[in-house]
Amino acid sequence: MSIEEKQKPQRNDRVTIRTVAKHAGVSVAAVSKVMRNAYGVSEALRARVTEAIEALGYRPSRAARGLRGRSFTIGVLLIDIRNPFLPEVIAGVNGVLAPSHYQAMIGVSDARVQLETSLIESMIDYKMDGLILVAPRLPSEIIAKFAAQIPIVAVGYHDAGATAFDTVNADDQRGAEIAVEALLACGYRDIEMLSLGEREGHQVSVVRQREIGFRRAMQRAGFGSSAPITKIPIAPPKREETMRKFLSRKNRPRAVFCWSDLDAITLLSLAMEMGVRVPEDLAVIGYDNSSTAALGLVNLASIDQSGRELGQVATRTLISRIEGRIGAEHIFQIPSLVSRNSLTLSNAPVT
Amino acid sequence: MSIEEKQKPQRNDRVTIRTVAKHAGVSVAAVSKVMRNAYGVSEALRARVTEAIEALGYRPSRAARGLRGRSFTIGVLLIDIRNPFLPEVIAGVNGVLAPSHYQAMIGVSDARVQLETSLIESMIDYKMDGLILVAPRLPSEIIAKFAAQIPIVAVGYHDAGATAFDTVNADDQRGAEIAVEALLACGYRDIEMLSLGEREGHQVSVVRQREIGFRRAMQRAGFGSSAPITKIPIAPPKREETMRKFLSRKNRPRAVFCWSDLDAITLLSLAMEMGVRVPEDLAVIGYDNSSTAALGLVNLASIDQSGRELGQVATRTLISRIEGRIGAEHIFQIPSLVSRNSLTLSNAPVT
DNA sequence: CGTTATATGGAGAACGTTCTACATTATCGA
DNA sequence: TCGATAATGTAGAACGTTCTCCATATAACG
Repeated sequence: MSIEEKQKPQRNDRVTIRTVAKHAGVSVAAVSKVMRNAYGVSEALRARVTEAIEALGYRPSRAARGLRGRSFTIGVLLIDIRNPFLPEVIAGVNGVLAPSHYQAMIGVSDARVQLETSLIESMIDYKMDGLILVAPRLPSEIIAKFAAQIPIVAVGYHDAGATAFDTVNADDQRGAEIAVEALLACGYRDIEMLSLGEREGHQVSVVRQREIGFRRAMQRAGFGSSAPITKIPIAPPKREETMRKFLSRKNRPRAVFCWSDLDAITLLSLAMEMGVRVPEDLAVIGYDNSSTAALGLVNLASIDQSGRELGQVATRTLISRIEGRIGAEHIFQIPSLVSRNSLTLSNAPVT
Repeated sequence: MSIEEKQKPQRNDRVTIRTVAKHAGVSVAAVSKVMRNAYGVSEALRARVTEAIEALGYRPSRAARGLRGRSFTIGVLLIDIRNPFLPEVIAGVNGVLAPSHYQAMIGVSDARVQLETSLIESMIDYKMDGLILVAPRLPSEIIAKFAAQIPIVAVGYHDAGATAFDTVNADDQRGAEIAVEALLACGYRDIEMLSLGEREGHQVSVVRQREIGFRRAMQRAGFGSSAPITKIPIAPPKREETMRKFLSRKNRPRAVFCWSDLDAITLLSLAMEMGVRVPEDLAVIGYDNSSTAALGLVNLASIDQSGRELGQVATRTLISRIEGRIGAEHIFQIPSLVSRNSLTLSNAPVT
């Protein structure tokens, strides 16, 4: 009635926690407590608030949440979106997250360290609750520095010595050994590995681990400690060229282990073009067991490391860390062999 | 010296806008202005602030930004991460965004409407500046409802009548026509289309558009208005089964147009297994010109719609809308034919 | 009954920005 | 020299949560 009939403009129609509180006839704090199901809430209160939330269709603002507390979002950083192995990891992450109140937001770094850094920083600035880095390029110390600000799990990053963050990996050394053992079991002796170009990937990358496994298995089989490895550049023009050179080499090996299906499949294609028969002239085994490898047209034997499972495990590990675990965990999974025609025509189970 | 020697705990080492302001000896508002390069900043001030930002390594909190104003983030919603066409779109988006101060955050809906909705809501709740929806499943009215809250550009969603949001598409009708014309030019007359199962995709989806284009081109060529279309279910067990049935049909057509490379490639694989020669017994043309199609091993003719370009255009359109444009834009791109061996062995340029 | 423990709800200060409204100073005609 | 206009900088109120204290009510215990 008095002059202060302000009647706040209220032109903003957004339903906030205050609207809910008013509607339920309780305090803002009470609503917040119910949302986070924190301690000190009676059944009656919870019911009233829940009903109000329902009735108003209230959704908490993630931005505001992030400013003060948790945002219930976890960030996933992908090095590359083209490699068909990575989507599998995402599927695993989403699968675990679906029933929870967490959500995944994905950033793609396109293998550029610059972008990778700024994406991680952004995710921290969003106050995300945790990060899953898939095959990051950053050196361990940098990741550790970030890990001081946000829980981090690295996937496909072999650094079992890390204390600041967790790692989840397929045992890439073992995977390479399994590949070599499969080739040996088929009777091949003259074996070479096709790996990734020098400049790509550091010591902790999966590629280097597979090289180590390859060399160890070869040595164990009595071929000395420096079994031959050919490096394939990643850039398109040089890439095919190097493969063609490999295929037309006089002393081309009888069997080849490729660090990834992506390369193995291109190799298969070039081999066909150049009249090199697989597996009669050259046996090929890849890595990742991608869906393309399974195509009848391709029929590429491969090491399966279940990206989906990796994603699931990484997510669970991250959540446990978010919820308070301290002390780093380093988890390994054992990959398995999927035998197909590129290994041997009989395609009989190996080993 | 007095009792109020509070000396604020200051255990928080985060560099905020306040830290910068203090360091530069200016107000908080001044720093904010420089950050957003708003009106009313002298060169001297800008220099001082910029220097302080540099020196302190200051990064604005995205969470706080989102709470008050713009967050300089745009959300991208992918229906599926497995389809190799979609990563191309992302690449396009990232390419345009890289030099700007915007960043992309990606959500994957796995083709589930439920998840798609909640992901969009999350992005709104994050106060993202705009959304790019790639091949969304949601009906137009729902998208329009969301568009009232945030600028939206839909890619791969044919709704030129939408007034609330923009659309960016390849002309899928025209693409299908081009495919049919290519098959006709090779002399094939008995042509069928392999499309996506009934339940997937609404009228505005790319699939249905391609069906329309297919039928129109066939009609134009004098084959009546109801050229045959076989629907392939999306789920793995039924999917292959239906394709096998198609391949072993008595009245199998001489040529087939597949709505996507993904299906076309599986078809190629099954054909090989079943001894159906391509293109001698069956010519195949796909859609998307995915990298797999280009493999020598696969050699699938395909319609190229440049996902990268789609992503670029969508991003530019979104930004222009964020920056104030009103009134919907509906952009079309013309796809092109990439001829390969699955079309004809001679592989001569068609038309 | 008095005392202490426990459960429940609320007040209100953060969190780190943006942005409106205002204060001050410089510039410019006339 | 005076006013008007433009340019530059600042104070301080949002924004929508979370979360630490507090206040009260109830239960438990001797």
